[in-house]
Amino acid sequence: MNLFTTNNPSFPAGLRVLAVDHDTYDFYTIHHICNQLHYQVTSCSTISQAKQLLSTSHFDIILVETHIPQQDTYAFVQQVTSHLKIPVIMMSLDNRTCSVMDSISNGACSYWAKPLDENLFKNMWQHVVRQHLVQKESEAKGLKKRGREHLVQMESEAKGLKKRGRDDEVHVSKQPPAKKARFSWTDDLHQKFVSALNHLGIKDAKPKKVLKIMDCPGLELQHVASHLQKYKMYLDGVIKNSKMNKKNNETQAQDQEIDETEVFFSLTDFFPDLNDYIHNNNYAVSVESIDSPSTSLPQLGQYSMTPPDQYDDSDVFFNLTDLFPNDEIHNGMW
DNA sequence: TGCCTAATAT
DNA sequence: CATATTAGGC
Repeated sequence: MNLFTTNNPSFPAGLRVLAVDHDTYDFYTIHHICNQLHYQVTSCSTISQAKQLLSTSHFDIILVETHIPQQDTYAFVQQVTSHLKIPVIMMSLDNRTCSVMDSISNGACSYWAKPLDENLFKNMWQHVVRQHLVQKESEAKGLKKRGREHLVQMESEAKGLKKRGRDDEVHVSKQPPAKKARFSWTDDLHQKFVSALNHLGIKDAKPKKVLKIMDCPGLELQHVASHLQKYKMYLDGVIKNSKMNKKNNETQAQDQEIDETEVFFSLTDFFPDLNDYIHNNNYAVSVESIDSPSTSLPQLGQYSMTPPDQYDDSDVFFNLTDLFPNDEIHNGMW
């Protein structure tokens, strides 16, 4: 739907309207006015028909008669506004405060008192645009759900206090539309993440520090915290696997006790830019080779932390104590 | 409080 | 499974 994202010269002509109303006369009025304004209007008289239409076609906005016999229009409105994020205007001859309130509180963005007037239709597209803006903004800003709800609530309270003469001024947008888009760790971001860990050292890699070092716009503490949690679990898995592997390799008599400090593993699992790290820290490196690390570490790649095909014969294996001489690796997962 | 992390939810 | 959110400790 690019009607509202491009500079459509005939905007808002072409607005796709779905009208749900059982009254024949109102049908006629709606069609007449919409045609005049060059809107694209579809109509039906029951909720189930409306749902059917919604499942097959796209609409920018929906008009719903509040009181359709045998139909729970409020439930429908609630469903549409919260799930499909399409603005809904409810309308009726009945313009009692309680009806308006019911409509609004079930998600309608406006309430039109019948008989319908063409003027009501002229600016109805504002609700479509507004919906888009709100959605885009909350995605971009990544507002917290609570904050948004609070804001919306305050907004509606404020509006409720105002005296309004025109129906169309009522637009309380409820239903925090737009959940924040799911964050995705790209390879690039993960690289930065790993670099930050290298810089800090696993021990001191706290979410806030990592976040600061990465310094990526949009990246939030929670993201880092969550990723760090996963990463540590991943590392934990790597160590365990290596430990088992080592143990198995020690075959016979000696397979009794394997000291934690004797655990061998591929440091490149931890630090892709290991060489820099070693160089910068003047570590003396002793090397031991292991056959086919990719087979011995079957879990790798499962979390797309380090693609398995990244392993080759040049992989180096270290004794943990070489890197952390001060017995920092005991206890817990390290 | 803010930050951290384990646990749980989506 | 990957990421988000919660809960509770410090």
